[in-house]
Amino acid sequence: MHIENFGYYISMIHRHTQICFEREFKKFGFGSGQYMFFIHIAKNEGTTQKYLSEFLAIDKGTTAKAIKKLMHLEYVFAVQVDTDHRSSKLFLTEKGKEILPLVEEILNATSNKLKTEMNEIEETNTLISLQKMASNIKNL
Amino acid sequence: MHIENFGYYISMIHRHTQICFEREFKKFGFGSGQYMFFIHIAKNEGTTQKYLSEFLAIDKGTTAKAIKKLMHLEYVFAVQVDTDHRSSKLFLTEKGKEILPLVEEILNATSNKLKTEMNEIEETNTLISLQKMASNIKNL
DNA sequence: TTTTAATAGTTGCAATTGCAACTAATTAGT
DNA sequence: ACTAATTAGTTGCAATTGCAACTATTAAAA
Repeated sequence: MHIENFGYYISMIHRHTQICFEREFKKFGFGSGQYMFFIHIAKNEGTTQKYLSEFLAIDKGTTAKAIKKLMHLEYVFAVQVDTDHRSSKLFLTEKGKEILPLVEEILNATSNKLKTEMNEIEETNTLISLQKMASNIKNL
Repeated sequence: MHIENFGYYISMIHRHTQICFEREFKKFGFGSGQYMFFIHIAKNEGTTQKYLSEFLAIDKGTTAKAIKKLMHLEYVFAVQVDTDHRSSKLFLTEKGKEILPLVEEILNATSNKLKTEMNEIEETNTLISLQKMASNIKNL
């Protein structure tokens, strides 16, 4: 049976996590497709779409649309780079900073839900394995 | 940093796995959205859309569309259940059975790619953790 | 310096997915 | 037996995502 297949579980976890986020982030006007960008901008003020795409290993078109939405919602704003007019530095607005702790709380709650029934050792090992798998599949 | 967040890796692994499958399954005329159903029908001949949706923890509308596509491609056919005209039992066609080993090979290759640099103990532990997380997030 | 490459972002398209509203068939309740 | 409720599956809609083609800007090569 393919129950031994990692992909089966990865896909299931991913889909249900997205469903949770979709439900939880609705109150801020955005969905599961934006929170990663929001958090990364919060933790790396001044980052660009290029860096976001690289760091999240996500298509640049997808990034462009997510940022567009976050800017339209006024959680993020962009400042054109003086020395290169192709790219802009991204920052959270005041409105964005206000919801940041709430967004983080949702992320933590979901993360904790995932970790239910895991001790610290298992948690650490799982993280290591996930990192390994992510790097294995990215460089394909 | 949210690098310690499982979701970040889960999402990345999932997306890149889907990209692989999209590329590999193109030769059979289907994409990343059908293989799970195809495999589950192969291993459980006579299953129904209801069971598929439950087992894969996937929306029944999504299931309906995937099965429609697999039937249109003539990899799968449906036989109406005598005692309940609402549901149909699903089977692989001859054409479906022919590509089954090739599909399994692609799944195995991708699975092995994910497992690169993992020993057997780590592999087992990862599977257990994934199962745990899947069950944690499903019952939410 | 002028032409060619590469880079950052944008946009349109198609596929996947979940949700909600729907149909048709079956079961339960009265 | 008849009505109400449940169940299996279908369909339309919107959101996310990757891809390819595109623009505009910068860097490299001639």
